[in-house]
Amino acid sequence: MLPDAHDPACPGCETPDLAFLVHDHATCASDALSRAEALVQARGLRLTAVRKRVLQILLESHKAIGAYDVLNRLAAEGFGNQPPVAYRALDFLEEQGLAHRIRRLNAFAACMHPGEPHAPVFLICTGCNAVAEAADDGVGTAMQRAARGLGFTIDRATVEALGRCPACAVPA
Amino acid sequence: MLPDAHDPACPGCETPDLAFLVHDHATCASDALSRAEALVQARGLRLTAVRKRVLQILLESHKAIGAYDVLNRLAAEGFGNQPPVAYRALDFLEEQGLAHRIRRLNAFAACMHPGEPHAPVFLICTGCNAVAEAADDGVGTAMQRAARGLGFTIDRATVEALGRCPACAVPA
DNA sequence: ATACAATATGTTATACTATAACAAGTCAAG
DNA sequence: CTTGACTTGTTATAGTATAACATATTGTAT
Repeated sequence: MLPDAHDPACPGCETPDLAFLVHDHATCASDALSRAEALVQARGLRLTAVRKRVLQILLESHKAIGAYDVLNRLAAEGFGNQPPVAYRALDFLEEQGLAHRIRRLNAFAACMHPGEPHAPVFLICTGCNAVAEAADDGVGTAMQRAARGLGFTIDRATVEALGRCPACAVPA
Repeated sequence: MLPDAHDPACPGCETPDLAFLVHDHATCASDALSRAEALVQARGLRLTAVRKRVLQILLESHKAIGAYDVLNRLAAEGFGNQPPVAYRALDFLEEQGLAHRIRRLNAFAACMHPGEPHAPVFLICTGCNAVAEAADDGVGTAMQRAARGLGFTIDRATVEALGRCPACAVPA
């Protein structure tokens, strides 16, 4: 199956900087799933049917998906149809670094770099709703510097930008 | 990059942000309110009773406040008691740069630097729930750099860190 | 002054997001 | 084959946010 030409490509399949470029999404998704399974296995945890299915759903596109959208998909496939079913799976995936919560959208996206510790910078396209996970590129360092000036110790951060991906760029 | 060393909105603003420090908060708040009134006036808009009261409520502390907490306060004072009353005032304040939405907390905080265009970095203390508005200090630049690598154009960003303020720092 | 247009507020209703608490099922280890 | 840990299902409710329309207020032009 070829990727939809209008669907943003897979950020981070090979190099992180390939985000928003069209390429083979089927491979991108199945690779991410394989890595996720290996990671969970290595940690002595279980990627159960619900969890795996939720990750697959998130991996279908590079858009963020709301918990209730995930839930509707699950319910249609015979899983439970109550919110905790979706939230628990999503929480598990997030705790394991296999998915990210996009707070700006109250939604979730599959992690494109499972297993590699990273402080993601999310780029959210207001044109196509795609979410790319950019390399930190000094953002974390700059935040630490800003925080240190106030004597503040950062535990974790949310960094999300709204804007336009190359395909959706507004002509000047 | 430190903020303006002579910010008239807050006496003692040689310190970047007072949220985590003991300070003369009555003056801090009333100055911010005066500044807000002047700004709104200058823009030909109106800081109506509800809007002013909401800003005062936000200015009571450096903590973020949920829309429904604001609403309860308003209702107790004879304003409308339905959600849009609070949300509309909060939206107005946010649009005018007089308040910020803290997405991590689904809550709002008064802007401590009204009128000065800034890309705030919020530092949220998990000990005392105070929210400080740190100077950008290169975060925006780093984000632009990260985005440019993917051909992404940033319109606006959410940058929020969870951690510990000096007073709540966990001893090592 | 008065009527008008623009803005703001009040109100009803509903949609969307998220979690607590407990019951029932599953699985691996002993 | 039972125990104990974990996972899922289910009920119920809490928390966050907006659409749509009615009423009131304000500033302005006549």
